[in-house]
Amino acid sequence: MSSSLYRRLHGLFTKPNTLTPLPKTPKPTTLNTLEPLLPESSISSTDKRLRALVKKFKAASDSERFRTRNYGYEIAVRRLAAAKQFSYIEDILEHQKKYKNISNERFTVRLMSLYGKSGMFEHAHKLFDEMPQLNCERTVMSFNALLAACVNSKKFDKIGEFFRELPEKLSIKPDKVSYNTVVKALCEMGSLDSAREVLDEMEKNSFEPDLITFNTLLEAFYRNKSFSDAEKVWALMESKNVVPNTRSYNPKLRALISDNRISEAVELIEEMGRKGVKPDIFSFNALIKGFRDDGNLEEAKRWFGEIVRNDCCPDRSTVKMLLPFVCEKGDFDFAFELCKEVITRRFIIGTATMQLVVDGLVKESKMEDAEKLVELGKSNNYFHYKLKMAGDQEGKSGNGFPVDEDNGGLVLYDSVKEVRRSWFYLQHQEDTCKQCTLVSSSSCRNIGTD
DNA sequence: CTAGGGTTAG
Repeated sequence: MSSSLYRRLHGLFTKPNTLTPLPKTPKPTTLNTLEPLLPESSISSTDKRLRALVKKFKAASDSERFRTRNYGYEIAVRRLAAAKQFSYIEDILEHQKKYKNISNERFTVRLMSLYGKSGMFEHAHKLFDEMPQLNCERTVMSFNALLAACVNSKKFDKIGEFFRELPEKLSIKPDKVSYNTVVKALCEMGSLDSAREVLDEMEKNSFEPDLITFNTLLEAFYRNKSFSDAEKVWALMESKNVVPNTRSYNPKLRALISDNRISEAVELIEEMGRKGVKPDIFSFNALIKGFRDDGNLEEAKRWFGEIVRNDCCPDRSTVKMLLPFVCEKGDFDFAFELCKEVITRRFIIGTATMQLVVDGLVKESKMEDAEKLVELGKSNNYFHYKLKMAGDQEGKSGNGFPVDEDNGGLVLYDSVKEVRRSWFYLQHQEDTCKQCTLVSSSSCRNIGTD
């Protein structure tokens, strides 16, 4: 990287930024043990479940096969991070050092990435520093993982420093991924012009910007509703023969929608079709949001239909937008069908929204459907609804019961398998619908319309 | 190791 970019980065990265600080994360310690923080009696049931997860996770780590799959790590760490249980994350990740995989750079980089995504930058950094003594080779891959950890933990000021010092110190040459990560960092900081200038630096260093570089910039400009700047980036991308994909179009769709330009968004999604760029669930959700905000029930439902027609899967966002909306519009037949679909696939709908549908069906004298829905909700294997029919006595309906309590949440594995077998999988080959995997993996939990 | 909206446990 040229010295001019060093200077620019340095200047940018040392300016105080206005981002709100993340919650405090613990400093790394050398302890691998997890001491109880509270007396047993005052430990909440949530915490009990998380402790069970930690225990189960460490036991599962003994399995070679478990360690090769990042998926279980992602799920567990995401849950712990959501609960702000950073010491638990430290516990399960530091535990991984006892396995021989730790001298494999890919494995260690995965752990750094998990720390980064949890906002635990210090831990990621410490792990990077420890790599030599863990007998783990450090290439540009781990350098990039460190940069990514900065971005994910919003420690933007560190990036300039690392870029200035580490390559020389460790004889590592930054590559295209390194530059793309810098672009992302500048975008997240709101320094969009500087982000675009990195393109020139890349070319000076003989790196051609790729689809990720351009999509990162497009996303930032469109989010900012800087349409004319975004169009310039788009033109540059095409002049470099980089072919736009779905993720180039989606930010533009969202920008048009949030600018109340629905018909232009519809035109754009049609253009995607003509150019052979397949719209995905993000594209359809953007349009559905537009029509929902416009109060247009028919169009919202029509685009829901397009999801299935285009071999796509609705996701939690789709349901969350549509269900309350169609209830408000009084279309309880549609609401009923949607609920039924969602529940039988073991997705969860918020109880309040379910109640909304049940009440609506009752009000329309569709008692049979209402009862069917209540039964469906109650018979759901993983969760329980407290749904009431008119005339039910208070408290008569079931109480919630937790996800397989002995299994510390690793039950997600099983439910993912279940979901994979169902939902729109009935219509698709498993391997060809990666998107469905993503949907199902994150939707075993509450689809959250309450 | 790099690009996704708006949220995510009782």
